Amino acid sequence: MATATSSPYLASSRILSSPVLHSDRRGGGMQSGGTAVTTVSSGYRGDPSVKMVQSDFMHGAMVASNGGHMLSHAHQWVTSLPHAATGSPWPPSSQPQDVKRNAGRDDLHSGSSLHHRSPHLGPHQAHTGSWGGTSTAHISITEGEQHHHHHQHHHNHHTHHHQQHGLGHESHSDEDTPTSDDLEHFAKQFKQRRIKLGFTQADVGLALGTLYGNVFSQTTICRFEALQLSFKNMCKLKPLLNKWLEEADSTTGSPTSIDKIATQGRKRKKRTSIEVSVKGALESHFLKCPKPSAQEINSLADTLQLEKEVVRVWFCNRRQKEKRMTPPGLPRTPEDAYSQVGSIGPDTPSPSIECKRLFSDT
DNA sequence: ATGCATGAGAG
DNA sequence: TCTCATGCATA
Repeated sequence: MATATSSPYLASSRILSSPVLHSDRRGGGMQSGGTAVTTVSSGYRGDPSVKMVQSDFMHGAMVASNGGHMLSHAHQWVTSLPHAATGSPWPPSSQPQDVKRNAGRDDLHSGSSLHHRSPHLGPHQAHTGSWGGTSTAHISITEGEQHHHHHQHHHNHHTHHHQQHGLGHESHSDEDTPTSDDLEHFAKQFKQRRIKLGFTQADVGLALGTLYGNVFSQTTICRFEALQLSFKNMCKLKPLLNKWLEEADSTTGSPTSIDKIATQGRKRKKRTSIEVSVKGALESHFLKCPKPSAQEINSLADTLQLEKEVVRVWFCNRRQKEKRMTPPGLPRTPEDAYSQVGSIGPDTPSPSIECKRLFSDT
């Protein structure tokens, strides 16, 4: 039971059906009470030799950075795919480690299309965000906290909110390192405008591609709006999105453009579904030790009947989650947040002790 | 909207 | 190895 997690993810069975073939998920209830099930699903939308419609932007991106690279390390699940421009076409800056600045070029794109489909044109949005707005916990981060050269933790001191600019009182729309407040405000504004204009998060992601050559997925846009990215990442994306806003705003009236870039190829490992109980166990262990050693991971994996890799990745993702700007739920009032410091937080105090097996609950 | 995953880069 | 940026696939 639950042996599916250790099975080799074969990259065979090429389903060369119609280009619109989608995954045929068939793991709806075959959970044998084990630990996790890896839903067998692999999509193949079209042939690997399909057209690359992203002509213009991709062109610019290519010539601007790399001359096009292929995946030279096709792993097991990754079918070689000349991934268009989803790589990292950033020219000579934007080196993840410093929030200095980035994206300061507008060479490509001279009136090119920026938006894509806009099927809905009505404000159908309901909630304005998870954290209620400016009245919730503010996380003020300054640029002076994340320029390490070995570790780049940005401490989110939410215990005090301050406003520091030296440029008057503007809060956003510029390129200097914004404050958390700026980001929050901008994100909110952005979402609102985006919706008003009738664009989806995915649309924006694609538009960024046509504008800068950096394509982003719906996920990233979503996370930006929800401020679920790291501060640094938020800072990096903000200028781009800001630019898009301007463009989208000025282009009001001529949204007609081509679109439909087929995102094909890509065969990755199927997402492992971890049982709730197992998740709970992982959670418990995480609280005790957010950074388990390889051996600890092995033990855990064995206990929980999961792949070591799955466990490892789970912890990685969990840690990342802790580092996000906004806590996933923010289920408490900002006042309660103050009484929480010391136990949990965006920057856990890291007991710096070796992790031991301290079971408590499962 | 989010969970699990990939991969590049630092060390 | 880990972190970190990012996204496919999914609920």
